[in-house]
Amino acid sequence: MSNQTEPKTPVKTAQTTFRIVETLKSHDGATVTELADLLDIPKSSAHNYLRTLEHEGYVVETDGEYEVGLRFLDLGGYARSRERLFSVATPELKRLADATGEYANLLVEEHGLGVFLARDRGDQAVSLDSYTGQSVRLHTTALGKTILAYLPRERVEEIIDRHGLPAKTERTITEREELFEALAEIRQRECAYDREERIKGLNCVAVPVLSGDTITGALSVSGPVSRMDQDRIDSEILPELRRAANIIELNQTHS
Amino acid sequence: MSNQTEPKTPVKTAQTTFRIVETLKSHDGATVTELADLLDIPKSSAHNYLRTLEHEGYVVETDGEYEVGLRFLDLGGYARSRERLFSVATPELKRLADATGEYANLLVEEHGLGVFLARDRGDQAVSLDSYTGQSVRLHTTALGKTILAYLPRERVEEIIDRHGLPAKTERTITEREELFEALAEIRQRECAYDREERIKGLNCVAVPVLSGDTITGALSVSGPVSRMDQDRIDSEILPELRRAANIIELNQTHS
DNA sequence: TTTTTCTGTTCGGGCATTACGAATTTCCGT
DNA sequence: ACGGAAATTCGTAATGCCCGAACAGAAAAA
Repeated sequence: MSNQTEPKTPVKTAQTTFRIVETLKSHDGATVTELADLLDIPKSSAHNYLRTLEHEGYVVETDGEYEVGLRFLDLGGYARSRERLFSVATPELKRLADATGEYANLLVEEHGLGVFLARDRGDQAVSLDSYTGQSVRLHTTALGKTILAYLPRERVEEIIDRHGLPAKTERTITEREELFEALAEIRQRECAYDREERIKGLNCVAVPVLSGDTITGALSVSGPVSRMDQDRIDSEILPELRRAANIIELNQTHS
Repeated sequence: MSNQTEPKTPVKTAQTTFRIVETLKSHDGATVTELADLLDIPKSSAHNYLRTLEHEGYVVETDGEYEVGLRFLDLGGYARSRERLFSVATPELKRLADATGEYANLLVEEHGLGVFLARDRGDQAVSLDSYTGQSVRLHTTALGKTILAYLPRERVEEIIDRHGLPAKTERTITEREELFEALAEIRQRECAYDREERIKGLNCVAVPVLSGDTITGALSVSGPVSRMDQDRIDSEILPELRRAANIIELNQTHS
């Protein structure tokens, strides 16, 4: 089952290449010396990497500041387009967003992390700081916990071993057993809540998207606490979510 | 003006790293030996690169087949979210798609290539093979030609020198002078057409999005030839496009 | 202006690391 | 169980990175 074995002879230069790009991302751009300081490498090395990345088109430079380039969106968009779930879910996300006026989100798992595969913004939705494609820890969101809930237990253990249970806010679940209890509850309820666990003032409800008995993703609606009360969730949001998940599940398998 | 100078000492390993990922993309995945054959490198090298890329999370492996991973969508989505144009244009794209029922697209330029920054699919739209983030040659699309039309001539010359004018279909403009004539016409008309120049059976109309007198992107509606006749374009599509472009231009500068 | 102090860039030598071919193991299908 | 092809490991050779130092160029201070 594709054991992610440590490479015996890793290509270190490739690793540092991505370390550099990731640093540019986490610091919203950097100059040559800034990057050299951040990664504790000689300026000349930083210079060489940035210049080659720029030349290859993966990094853009505007008077000294280097930034992550849109070229990555080509690779990422391609990867996304290969996901069957993406094409069948997109129209349903749009319908969900239109029906609720809030954000509708789709998350999938890769390498033990959650990836926002797509989203659609309803006309009432308040703008979020998160973006399509963003990768998040699975245990920190309703979407992610939904996915974990439907994965085999040993897989979940693997993921925890690999990525740990770092806290995002003070309400994040950080204990192994506590998490498994939460997952059992989600399985039983067939939906997950996120009450300001990831972002202050934001509530979220998520349902699984299954293919047979294996989970392929999770669907959610998220909005400000003021509009996302339990009553509205039960009477409006959840039925819409379940309907959408059903349609996606059907279209997913049926060719 | 950020001259893209050749790096004096390019990091070759970083270059081959991206060559590998791009090859995975253009061949829709590959095994170790396939990749080794494609790039004419030893199997062991191909193996080392693929394993490290897999371990870093940028490539996924499913029984022997390696593919471009969704991790790139994180970087790409981040890069996109930094573009102010993206956030102000997204609601207008949605409105355009709803109003026309067709695909509404937004293209920007980076490194002399066009990047589909966003798109929205109307309910009548036929599914396209292209995807969000896809990078295209500017001279092969109505969107790209619109951008070229509003760039300073020397910049266009630079871009042609760098990327050439390769033909995509038999109707692609491949002659320098022919292109400049087309661009003049686009400036005069303030819109560009694409009549099956990129994809058979698909028509497209594009208008510029300006900020002062510099172009920041181009907006288009595309649909099947059968529905995209001149009459509908003039009476319905173009007015909608112009309205959307105007709103975007206003919101872009204002704060 | 001159001086100072940054940052970006170039250069060259030492050595870590990648490239490479062959050997080995694993995984198929037969 | 066997044969073939693919993946993986191993060891060696030399390429290509690492790194400090020197240089240039621009902005800030004097």
